[in-house]
Amino acid sequence: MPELPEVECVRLSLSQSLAGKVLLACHIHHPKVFLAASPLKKGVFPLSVECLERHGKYLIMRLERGYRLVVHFRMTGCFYYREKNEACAAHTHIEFPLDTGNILCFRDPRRFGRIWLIGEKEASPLEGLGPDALDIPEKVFISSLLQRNRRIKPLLLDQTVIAGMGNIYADESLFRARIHPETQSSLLKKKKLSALWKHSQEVLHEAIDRGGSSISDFVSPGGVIGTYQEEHGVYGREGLPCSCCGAIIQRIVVGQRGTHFCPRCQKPVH
DNA sequence: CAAGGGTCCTGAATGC
DNA sequence: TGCATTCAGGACCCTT
Repeated sequence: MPELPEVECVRLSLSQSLAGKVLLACHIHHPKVFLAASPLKKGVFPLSVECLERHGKYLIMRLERGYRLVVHFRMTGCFYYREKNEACAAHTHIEFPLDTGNILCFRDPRRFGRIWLIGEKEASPLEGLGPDALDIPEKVFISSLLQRNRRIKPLLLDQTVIAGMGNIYADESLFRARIHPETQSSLLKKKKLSALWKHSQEVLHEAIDRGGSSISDFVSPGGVIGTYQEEHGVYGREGLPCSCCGAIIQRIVVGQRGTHFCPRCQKPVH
């Protein structure tokens, strides 16, 4: 499931292959997946791609004349390229023919993912997001978590507070910082939150370096498979011994999310 | 304000 | 074996 590191890997890959190319058109096979003001749905292509950015889990393609293509992969969305004479994969909902002759395709079996085409001064889904998880200063991180009193795990997943943290990396960051996922944020000492900030930076950077975690079929557009799942300390390791203390990793549900933690390393705070 | 539930959606895993 | 059921998860919405 693409979280910040996986989206960053896609961004790096597409920066190589797509920047400077031209989207000639947009073929929409499933209208729900593509959102744009109706005048934009016709007549705006071709559009050249200037650069690729990322904020949280959103990928942003900056296009000519101030247009942006904003992409959220949700659970199972991904891009791939196909040649004109190749059949498109199942669940391909949007296709962008390129000036290079091949076609950029967006596929998403669960159809949760979305692509927005946005004009220069139009509102985008990026509004309301908190600072990017890899860009947030330590002090801002600490103060925004202390401002509220919520359980730390759902708070980390709240994109209006910090953008980009998802289920895997929230669990991994909390494990490394030795914080129980249900701890009320206001009970956490600044020193603990400082450690959480530091470990979240480490975890996210390491995951990017390893090409992301390949879970739920995550594959970058070039077909590269991430290997960070091999480094997971707790996520997906229910019933296995903790790499740190040997206790059995538990899985509980917190805020409707499967949550993995070590009951010995991550003690509840009351 | 926090928390819990429902919704979207399909493939994989599980149950009988 | 084969069919039916359950579950996972990010964002969003509504209710408690």
